[in-house]
Amino acid sequence: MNGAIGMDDSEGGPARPAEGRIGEWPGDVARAEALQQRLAPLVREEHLDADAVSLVAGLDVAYSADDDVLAAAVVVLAAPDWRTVDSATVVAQPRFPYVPGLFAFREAPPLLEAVARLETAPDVLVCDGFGVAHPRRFGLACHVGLALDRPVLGVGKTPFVGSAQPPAAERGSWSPLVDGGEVVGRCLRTRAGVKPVYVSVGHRVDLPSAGDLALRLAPQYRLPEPIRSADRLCRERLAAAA
DNA sequence: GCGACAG
DNA sequence: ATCTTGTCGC
Repeated sequence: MNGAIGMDDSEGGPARPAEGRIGEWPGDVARAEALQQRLAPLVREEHLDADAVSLVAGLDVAYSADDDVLAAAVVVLAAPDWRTVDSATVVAQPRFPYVPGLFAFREAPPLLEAVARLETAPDVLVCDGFGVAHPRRFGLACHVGLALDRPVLGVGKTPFVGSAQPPAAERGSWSPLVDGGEVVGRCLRTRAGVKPVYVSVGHRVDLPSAGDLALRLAPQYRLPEPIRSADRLCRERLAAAA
């Protein structure tokens, strides 16, 4: 691995300008991090009535064992029973290796392409990963949120940054996820006695709204239904591609 | 300096 | 993320 990690067209040709469009690889790690720092202040937190939401999209990506192929999936579910009403998938090659903190540069491009193929516009999108619970306060859910200018939240299975007290055992209890003295997310128990999930703001939603919606989206299982559906679909799509 | 580190 | 079966419990 070298400075221009994983870049195919960085050998030989003239250096590409680092224009910084969301969804494009900025050229190297330093530029990618600088882009996140520059975009982080653009994240907006707005109240969203979780009970009024009717169309929610879940986003996820699956990889082949050798990391040569990926399948991105978006599934749109409708309230109140979260039935699938639309979906789209994209099969592609990973353009960048997994680097903690730069996860979005790997997953956002194929996910955004899949979203573009939907016929149904969701009210909110849920990413498998984090939003502002990120070293530079700009995780995958923020990348997707700013790119689409839509409400987006992130739900992760393990904490990335910060720490939280274990929430009480009953479903619905939560504790703040704190990093560097800042509340960057919510540690939320979606199932009694089961390991909690970590919810954070992506864009155009505030943390209480994101927490409420995440809980409403997970009436039965630990993970929100949109993420479960997207996870299932991208695995199926990957298997079909291979 | 060392370890940890979303998926 | 992915490699992987059965098993215990509600």
